[in-house]
Amino acid sequence: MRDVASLAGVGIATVSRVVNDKPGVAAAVAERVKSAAAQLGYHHDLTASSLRRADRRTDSIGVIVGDVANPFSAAILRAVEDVATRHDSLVLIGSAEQDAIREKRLIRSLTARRVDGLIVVSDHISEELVDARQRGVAVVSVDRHIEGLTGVDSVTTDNRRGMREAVHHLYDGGHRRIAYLGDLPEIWTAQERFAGFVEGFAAIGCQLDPRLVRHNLHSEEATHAAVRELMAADSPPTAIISAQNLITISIRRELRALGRDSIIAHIGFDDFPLADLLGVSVIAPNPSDIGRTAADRLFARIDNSTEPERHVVLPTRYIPRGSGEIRRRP
Amino acid sequence: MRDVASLAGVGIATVSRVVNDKPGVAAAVAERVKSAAAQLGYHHDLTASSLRRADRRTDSIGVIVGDVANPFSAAILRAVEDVATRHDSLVLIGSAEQDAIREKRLIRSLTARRVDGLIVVSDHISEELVDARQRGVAVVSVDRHIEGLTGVDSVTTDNRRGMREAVHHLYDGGHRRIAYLGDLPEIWTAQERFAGFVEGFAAIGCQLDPRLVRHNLHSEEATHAAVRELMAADSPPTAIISAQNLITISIRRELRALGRDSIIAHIGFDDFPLADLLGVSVIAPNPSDIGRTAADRLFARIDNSTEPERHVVLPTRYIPRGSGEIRRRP
DNA sequence: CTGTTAGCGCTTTCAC
DNA sequence: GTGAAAGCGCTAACAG
Repeated sequence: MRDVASLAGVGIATVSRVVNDKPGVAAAVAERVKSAAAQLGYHHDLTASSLRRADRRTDSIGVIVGDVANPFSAAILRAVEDVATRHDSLVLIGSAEQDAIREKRLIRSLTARRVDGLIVVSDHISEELVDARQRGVAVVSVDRHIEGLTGVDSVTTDNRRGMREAVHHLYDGGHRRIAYLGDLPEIWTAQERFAGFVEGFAAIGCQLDPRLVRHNLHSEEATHAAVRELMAADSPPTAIISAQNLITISIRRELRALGRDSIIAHIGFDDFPLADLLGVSVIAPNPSDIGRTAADRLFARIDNSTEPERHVVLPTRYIPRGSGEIRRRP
Repeated sequence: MRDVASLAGVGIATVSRVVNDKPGVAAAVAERVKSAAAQLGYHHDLTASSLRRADRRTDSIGVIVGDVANPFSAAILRAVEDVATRHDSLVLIGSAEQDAIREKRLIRSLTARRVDGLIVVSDHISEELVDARQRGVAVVSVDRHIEGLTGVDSVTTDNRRGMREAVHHLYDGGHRRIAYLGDLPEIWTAQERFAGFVEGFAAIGCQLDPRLVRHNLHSEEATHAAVRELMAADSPPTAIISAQNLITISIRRELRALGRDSIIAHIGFDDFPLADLLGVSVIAPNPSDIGRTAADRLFARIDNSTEPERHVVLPTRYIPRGSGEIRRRP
């Protein structure tokens, strides 16, 4: 930078002004600086810039999800990226794998690199997150609502309502014995979805058979086993509701293997690519909407930290594709 | 940091040593510094650190893909992230959308933030990339080989071989009229795969009917139209090879719509989630392997920039699932 | 073992 | 309009 300044015959401050497109530089001088920069192959160093700048912004944000390779997370990520690009910001990613230790490490790692904001899919209040907030990092919680975390916006889906609707839909199809297959109960969305399931049963005035409820299905094998057990029971369910996309898929595999895929009604929470081709009915949140909304909120906060805390709840949409429309056999 | 130093009654350099776990500090002093840091809520600023450090490393890398939401890209991303984590590095992402302008912007944006290395899925030599190399940023080209780009490692799959095998396989199933549906011919992988298709035909001593070859299928509609046209022709193909995952999926949809999905043989390039449930045979590269290998090479280069240039070619695997095993009707 | 000093590349006063 | 100087938070070199 000093070299550019001396080659252009100007002061170092003027180079800075030109590089940042700031007003107050004669056009001719700006031109001279630009050509000097090009000649010397000069490149602006944003890290040094943000160190000295009054606002201390790095124009980068961090996104922590469960797994970037999960299609739901990937869709959120992409939507966030698009918003970030519009704000000239870059996106740093991290997969926390539902692991509190990894998550803490990631938060520390990201804040140490001075990201302007953080979008987090998490279930619990970690010290480091509160810390980050206090140090002025904007935070938006996505897809999960964290009780008791102040100064943090959240963007979630209406899990309960979506689930209640699914129960109603199966009830209308004649089903009374409806199984529930869900994820780890620590996960907030899993809790909400199960609560919605219970509420749905209460609303239709039906007795919920606890033997048809399975939690903790965090692997393909566990889900397969659960389906096999349910189907082998004395009075098996006539319909299944699954509370997460991976579980839904595992169920499809197992039902197919058992030759029951066209007999048992099935509705899954979360849409997924190719669900249309497989004919799987789903309760679909909109990950792009979620990501976009979250990123919008984040940048609003970054630009104006006095915004009041806000919690956006986005609706789900039921998409009938066949599996949820299988009626109970008379 | 100065505050921590004075509270602990030590010099600022000692704080730095403690924070970086450097040797040469008495245990008692280190303890004092740590508690002072905790008391003041001190946090290490990695951006300032890397500005001053001798190696100038930021412990962050950039990954530029077509679209982070594409399952193939997402899998690569995840593999890269895992390797990066082992190297205490963070991952910055960008979706270039096959757009040279966006790609250039991303490269500039990333290098301006001083990433240590760049993993890029790109088809052409952009000035910015060469520039980045010259300024000492390590670069690995992934899934594409860029002709004439020096000092850049590459990790690709054996597209030609995979494609030749697919042609052979269909030939063995009795097929002679095999259609090819491919992506934009600018894309290197599309070129290679088509070349493999042609080679396969040459090897089996068969005449390739140019009317059965369609390029430029970069949207769902274009692919649907191509399938409809091919099927409506006087002598339609008895088998189809598609050169990319999205095209494969579009073909499945259209074949299903036409009621031909169990009659026409079909092999797709690239595996995709749920291909097993749909019974789609594929030529499968391994995106996790690709990502991991690329990241390994990148960090090897970052740690030792004198490494000779290397080009790794990974094999594909044919996965029979039914659609590729449909024999020609007698 | 520890402290002092210089300076990474940049932006921001504040004078001119 | 422009330049000189100070300093963002940190590490490296050297002296003690």
